This record gives sequence, structure tokens and C-alpha cells, in this order.
Amino acid sequence: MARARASIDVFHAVADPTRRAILDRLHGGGVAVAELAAGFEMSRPAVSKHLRVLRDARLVREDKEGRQRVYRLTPEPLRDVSAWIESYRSFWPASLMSLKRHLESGKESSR
Amino acid sequence: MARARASIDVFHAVADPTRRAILDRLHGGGVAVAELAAGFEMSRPAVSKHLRVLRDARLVREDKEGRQRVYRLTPEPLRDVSAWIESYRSFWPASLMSLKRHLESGKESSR
DNA sequence: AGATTCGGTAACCAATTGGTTACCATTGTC
DNA sequence: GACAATGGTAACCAATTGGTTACCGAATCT
Repeated sequence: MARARASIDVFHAVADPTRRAILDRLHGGGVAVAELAAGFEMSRPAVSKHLRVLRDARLVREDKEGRQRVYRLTPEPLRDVSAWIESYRSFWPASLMSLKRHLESGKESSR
Repeated sequence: MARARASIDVFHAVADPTRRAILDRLHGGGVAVAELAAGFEMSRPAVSKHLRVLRDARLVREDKEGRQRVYRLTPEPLRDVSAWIESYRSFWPASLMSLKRHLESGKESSR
């Protein structure tokens, strides 16, 4: 809710498998376009267009480094998706437990 | 991972704002098609088509009751989306805490 | 049985999507 | 300065989407 229209359309951006693959690929750190595109079957401009959608959705950031453009994850907008799903969590309580345990294992002793 | 191709395409199903609205509308319990459609600007067949997509994605169930079809939420496939987003959570740690607190307040004393 | 209601599907249409090739601006190298 | 590398954008195209109207089957009510 902080920055009003922060996300142009995160749900739409994330709906495409290629775009999710791009995000997944960026998970390990910044990647330049050429290197990114090399990992896909499609042409470089096609990847560029996907990157644009991701940029518009604020899911990635573009850093100009020399003559390359390095793309990096900025997945904060996914919070919107997560928040929306949150209200459906009550329908699968089992997963609640495992998530809780997951969080617990990260923090150890809180309560 | 359990049932292999359980979801035809949850991400796609959820990408459309109307379909999300339908799911939200179903949040309170089962609703028949006519009543559902009344809540939207578009025609009844248009809603029917959205329902089909949601059905294919296993996000809703259709119960025939008399001559009505009552639709109900079966949002388990959203777990796939949630799981995918999970790996990006590390990028916004603040939310981790609040979620944990949210879970804690719901269960109170576990272990 | 006949009429009515409920809702899925078919046929169709305009707009959008995801891909292509061609072109261009910018940056780095010789 | 000339040339190569990098990558965004334009123009175009086929396939998909989201909507419409028309039709039809199934269930309910006289």
C-alpha cells in the first residue's frame, strides 16, 4: 500500500513462464542481456520485450555497466501477489505448519 | 509436487483481474453462476468462460444443485504460486517477520 | 407435456501477446 | 575517426484472449 500504483501489473508479468524463468535466472545475481538471452531459445529482442514487462512491473532493475545492461531482481512487488494469496491460506492449513516450521528454523528461538 | 500436472496454469488463471475478483467473491462461500455474473459488468457467458479457466486450473469446483451450478473455492493450486514466490522472500525480510507474527497469533502456542 | 430458468458452448470479432527481422543509438576498442 | 559489440525499439505477423450474441440441453414448475 505504501507506493500506490507501484506495480503496473505484477500478476500479468508473472503469468508468463519465460518471464518467471528470467526471474529465476536472475536469482543468483545480476546478468547482462546477452548472457540472459543465450539461455533461451528465442531471439534477443524477444527477451528484451519480456525484460520490459518485468521492468514495468518493477520486478527487475536495469543497471548500465559499460555497454552492457545488467538486470537485477527487485521482487518487492511480489509482495502484492503474496498478500493476495495470503487470504486463501486458511484453505490449506497443512502448509501453514510447514511454513511456520520453515520460518522457525531460520530464527530458532523466538516466541 | 504431489499430483503432477494438477494445475493447467494457475499463474495464467490468476493473471486476469476479473478472475481474481471471482475468486475473491467466492471467498465467502459457494455462489451460483447467475448471482456471480450479476456482480460484473460483462455478460453471463463471459463469466462462464472465466469460470472455465478457473475450473481448468482447479481453483474452483462446480457443484450441481438443482438447476444451478454453485461454484466454490478450491484454492490449493495457489500453493504452487506461493511456493514459487517463497524463494524471493529473502529479498524483503521485513515481511518475513510480520508473516511469522501473523502465523504465531493464529496458532498461539505450538510446541 | 409445455414453458421457464439456469448455464455451458459455439461462432465470431477486436485487441493483445509473444515472437520475428530490420534498424538505430550508445559505448568501447583499434 | 572507424568499427565492433550491446541492446532497445519499430514494424510486422500469427496465435491467443476476452468479450459479444445465438443456440441448446437439463432441471423445475404448472
